[in-house]
Amino acid sequence: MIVKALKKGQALHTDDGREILAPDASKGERTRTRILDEAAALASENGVSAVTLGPLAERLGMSKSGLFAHFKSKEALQVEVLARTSERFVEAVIAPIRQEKDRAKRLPLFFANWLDWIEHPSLGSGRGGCPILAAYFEFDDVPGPVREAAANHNGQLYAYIRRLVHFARPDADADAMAAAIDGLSLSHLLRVRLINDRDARKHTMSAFDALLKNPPLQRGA
Amino acid sequence: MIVKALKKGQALHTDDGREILAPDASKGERTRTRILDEAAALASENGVSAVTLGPLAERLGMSKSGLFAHFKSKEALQVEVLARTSERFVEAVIAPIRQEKDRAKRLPLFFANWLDWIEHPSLGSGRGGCPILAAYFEFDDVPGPVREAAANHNGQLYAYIRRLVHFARPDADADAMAAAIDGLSLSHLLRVRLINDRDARKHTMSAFDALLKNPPLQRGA
DNA sequence: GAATAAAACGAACGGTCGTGCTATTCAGCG
DNA sequence: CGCTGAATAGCACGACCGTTCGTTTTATTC
Repeated sequence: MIVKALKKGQALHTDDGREILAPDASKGERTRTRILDEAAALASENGVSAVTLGPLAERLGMSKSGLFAHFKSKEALQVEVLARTSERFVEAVIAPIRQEKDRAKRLPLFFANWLDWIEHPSLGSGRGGCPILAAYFEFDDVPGPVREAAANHNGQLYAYIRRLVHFARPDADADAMAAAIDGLSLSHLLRVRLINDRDARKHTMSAFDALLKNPPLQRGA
Repeated sequence: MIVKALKKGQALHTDDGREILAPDASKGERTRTRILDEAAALASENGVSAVTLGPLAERLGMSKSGLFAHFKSKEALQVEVLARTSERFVEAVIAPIRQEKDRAKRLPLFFANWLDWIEHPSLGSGRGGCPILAAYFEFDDVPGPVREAAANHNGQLYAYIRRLVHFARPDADADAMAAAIDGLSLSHLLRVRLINDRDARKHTMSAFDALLKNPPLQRGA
């Protein structure tokens, strides 16, 4: 959950940290949001490192310098793109499953939503692939704030998955299970976006079902 | 492989066009190989798209243009880096397991070698992460020859994994199983390189063992 | 309305990128 | 040795990068 500093009391926040623009937000805040949305779309199509000032400014119909003035640096922009995408991920994938009161049933719901998110990026990750997953591999060896943001997001996601596993299968090795589930989503993304496998979802779900039925157990087998 | 007769100092070519270095290759061929090795190391550290002429030339102690003359374009260079890394992958991960005559036992050997390759990139993928895996996510939405090369490699790897699965567990859904195994390696890479989890291997192996013991079955459970 | 602050612009910078050209050096041959 | 072609260097180009700065336009407030 990312808590942002309030500026002049313009932006409102929900209890889980998401930002909602006040109807009378200042012009700066409004265009800032527009920039972030377009930047997220760009990141989705060509990766986070493709979020560059020039093309982004052209898409927005504004000048490079006018755009740049909203952020202290390009890296800060990229970090905020990740944060915004993360908010949308929570909104599209995690929030809906809270309606299921039986916590044991939440893991499959979460996974299905995640696959939807990966397959249909219009849910919030843009026209291309999920920028966060892309950022993991783009920045895993590139030190800097973007890498830290990506690592932090990944760590939080793991913790969340482990919690879901604990409710679904308390007897399972939650760490191993989280690794397998995270891996399935990564592999799913590649089969959908890279090799264009029409049966990707069938195979992914088959593996997931088997995993849930016979998970890795605690204390080694 | 059909080996043509050759003039001394010239490169050998297989019938599919790939290049094999003769022991007394010409100077051009030798530096070309040196370039590819250094480029692979660079790709490993910062991603395939970070294979740029300037820094690469400096590492090699030669001029940008002298380097460039060996390839028709930067993209051609990047494709060849992928091809070379792929050769090393076969050499380090796939070739050794052929010594195991019981084909049913080859899958676990393959997977262990793969994890070694990911964890210990000095095996051939450079100082950083495996360039091929990185390229998957870097280029999954960027059309061009690099993307095609990556997709092709991924497809071949999947076919190979499916074959290993067939020998190890003929009753398993090979497609689902391959997806799970590929995913485990991707997730492993992230935990090792991004979030620096010291117990990554333990969790990955725990999931793999469970998967092998209770794989997704054909025709849906 | 005027006054003031915020936002956006345009031009320019130093830098790096990929890629051509031409000249030079060098390896391998008779 | 000298010859010849391959290998490499030097240089320049246009494009794009992130960033800065001074100016101008637009919002907001009185």
